[in-house]
This record gives sequence, C-alpha cells and structure tokens, in this order.
Amino acid sequence: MTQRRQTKKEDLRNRLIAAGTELIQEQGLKGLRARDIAERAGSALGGLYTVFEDLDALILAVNSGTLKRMEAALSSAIQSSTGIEDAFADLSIAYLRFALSDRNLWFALFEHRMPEGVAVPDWHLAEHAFLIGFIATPLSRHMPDAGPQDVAIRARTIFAAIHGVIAISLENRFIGITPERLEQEVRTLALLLARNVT
Amino acid sequence: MTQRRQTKKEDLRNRLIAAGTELIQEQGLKGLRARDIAERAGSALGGLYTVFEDLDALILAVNSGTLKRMEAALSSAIQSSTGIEDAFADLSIAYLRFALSDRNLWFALFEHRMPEGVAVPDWHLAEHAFLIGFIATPLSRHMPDAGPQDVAIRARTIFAAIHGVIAISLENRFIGITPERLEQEVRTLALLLARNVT
DNA sequence: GCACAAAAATGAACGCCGTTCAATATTAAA
DNA sequence: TTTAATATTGAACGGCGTTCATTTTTGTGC
Repeated sequence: MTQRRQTKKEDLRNRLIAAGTELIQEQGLKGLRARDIAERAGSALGGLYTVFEDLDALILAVNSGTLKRMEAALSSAIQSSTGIEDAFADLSIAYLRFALSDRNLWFALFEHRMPEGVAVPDWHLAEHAFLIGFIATPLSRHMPDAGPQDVAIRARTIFAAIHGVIAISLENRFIGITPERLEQEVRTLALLLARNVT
Repeated sequence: MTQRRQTKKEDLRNRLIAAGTELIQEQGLKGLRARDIAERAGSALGGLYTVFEDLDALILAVNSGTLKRMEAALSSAIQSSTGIEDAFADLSIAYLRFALSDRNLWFALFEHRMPEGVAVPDWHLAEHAFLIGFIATPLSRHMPDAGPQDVAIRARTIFAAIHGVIAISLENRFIGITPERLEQEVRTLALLLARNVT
C-alpha cells in the first residue's frame, strides 16, 4: 500500500494548483500569498513546500494548466477554419476571448518573472510553442520558399502583434475601448496580416 | 533662508530618482529594494518616505523620467520623416532601439503594477499619451473621414502591434532572434501597417 | 491487531522587506 | 546664543516566503 502516499501527494498537488489558479484569477498574480494558497488547499503552510520548491514553481504549474486550457480553446476555434484569413481571424478572436474570460490567469502567463539570474525552465518555455505552431501551419503554405526558421520568426511576429493589441487594451493603458470595438480592431489586424504575408 | 530646505528636499528627491533609475536598469524592477535606493542616494532608509508616499510612487517618478527620455528620442527620430511610411518605420526603429538600450527601464514602464485596488494616477497615464500622438498625427491625414476617437483607437492598435513584437522578443519567450532580424521584422510590420491604413 | 521504524504533515520561528515613528540633529527665527 | 520648528535618522514593527524540529500518519514484520 505504498500507493497511498503517491495518491495523497498527487491530491495535495492538485489542490494546491487549483487553489493557486483560483486566487490568481480572483486577485491577480501580485496579490498571491503562500498562506492563502495553503489555507484554500486545506493544508498547512509547510505542505506547499513538500510539493513545490518555492512559490515560483507553483506559479509555473498554474501557468502550465492555463496554457493547456488555452491550447484546447484555440484548437477548437480553428476546427472550421478553411483559408489563412479564416484561420488568423478565428485564432485571434479565440485568443482575445480567452484573455477576457481568464484575464488574470492570462496576464500571469506573461508578467511572471523568475528571480534575478534564474531562467524559466525549458519544459515550460516549450509549452508556449503551440501558440506559434497554430500560426506557422497555415503560414507555411503561403511562404513556400521560406525555411522553417523563417516561417517560425514570421509566425512569432504575427502572434506578437495580435498579442500586443490585446495586452495593451487589457492593461487599461491609453484610451479605454469597448470589447466589441476591441474585437473589431483585432479582427482587422488579423485579416490585414493574413492578406499581406509572404 | 527658508529656501535652503526646499533645495535640499529637491536634491534628495533627484538623488532618490537617480538611484532608483540606476538600480532598475542594473537589476530589473523585481530586484528593487528600498534599502538599496536609500543607500545609493546617500540617505537613511526613512528619508525615502519623507519624499515619496511609498516605493510605488518612486517607481512612477522613475517611469516618468524614462517616458520623457523616450519622448525626446522618438521626437528626434521623426524630424526627417516625410510620408507616413517613413514616419512609422522611423518611430518603430527608434522605439526598438530605446527598448534595447534601456531594457529594464523600458520593461518597468509596462510591468509595474499598483497594489490591488489602487489606480495609476491620471497624470501618469497622461504621460504615455505622446506614444499614441506620434502615430495619430500622420495617421489622421490618411483617415480624413474618421473622427479623432477613431484615429486614436487605430493609432493605439498600431502602437500596440509594434510594441508587442518588441516586448515578446525582449522577454526571450519563444525562439531567440538577432537584433538585426528583429529590426527587419519591426520595419516590415511598420511598413505593412502604414500601407494598409484608412 | 500491535509495536515500531520510516515518511509526511504541521505550524512556530527565522530572516528579509516595506513602512513607521520616537529620538536626534539641523535649520530658521528671536 | 537661545529656542522653537522642522527634517533626518535607523531601530522597531508587521507581514511575507521559507525552513525545520516536532508531531502525526503510514507501512512493515510479527
């Protein structure tokens, strides 16, 4: 019955990640406290550190889960897309809607910083790759003479442009804008990019 | 001689902002400590709190200075620009070069967050406006039928797209890219946007 | 079932940080 | 020079992430 210990630890791990996810979504990454996470997960403060090296490791686990849910949402959004214009527009709008509905979790993906001198682990960087992949796939058909590296760089530029528009808007910097108008701006930019690649 | 007190306080304020600016540029916003700022400014720890309400207020003052220097750099970059394509390309490249040379200070402009429930003061939000203004001015000539609000929204979208490409690159997310290639991507996007507005 | 060793969970305690404030030092006025 | 007003100081406070001695739970051999 040495199985029991395994499952209990996994259960605690899941409860900690769930608690962290809820707290980030409710209060933002900046307000996240180890004591609140432990309390909501129903464990003592020290329990958190039997599962995770430190708070940063738990945040990476939360971000991992967010990326997985986002990948599912985007994947489902392009099921019915045919051409590159459809694909870019559908991806962009799905990305925007995910950001709006999971605002603080989405922010946490990009505003979390490791301590000075500590790099984000490679396995976690790799989890972001699907964002580029979704764009690179339709894009490569429109850049037949380009190598995979060039396609990836251009895909990243396209992702970053759309991402930037959404990020600046959700940060409430500069003028406010309604969600409808934001969707319009994002769609316009997505179509503009789709029509002018190669 | 009640003047003396004024100038001493202003001097302390300047030294604190200078120290904060240096420390952010050297170690990033995340590593900023009140004790380090006070030490480098040559004052006791408490001195910081006789000038600034709290650390956030000092960071806003540092960001204010960064915005002023950025405004000067961008302003100088478009002196010789003639058409909208020149203007967008020159602005974008100048923005990129500023971000590269003042990396951590530039990041601090966008990654700083006020405490939960506290808004960024209006006077500081207003200081960001020139970024939109630089784009809106040439843009409005190409959108003669649009109202000022529509021009501002489109200018913000254009700024955000360029900003996004630079931000994602400097965060080292996704694939790495050389500065030369990044300049090429930014210039390509700037020209694409300039040629397809209205 | 029971005793007992091994492992895990606990929460008080530690060190660090932003912030405060009683005590000290400086400045301006008399 | 004296004295009141003001400014500067850094020890102390409360809150945080993290650690670790202690307690509790789990697995094993009888």
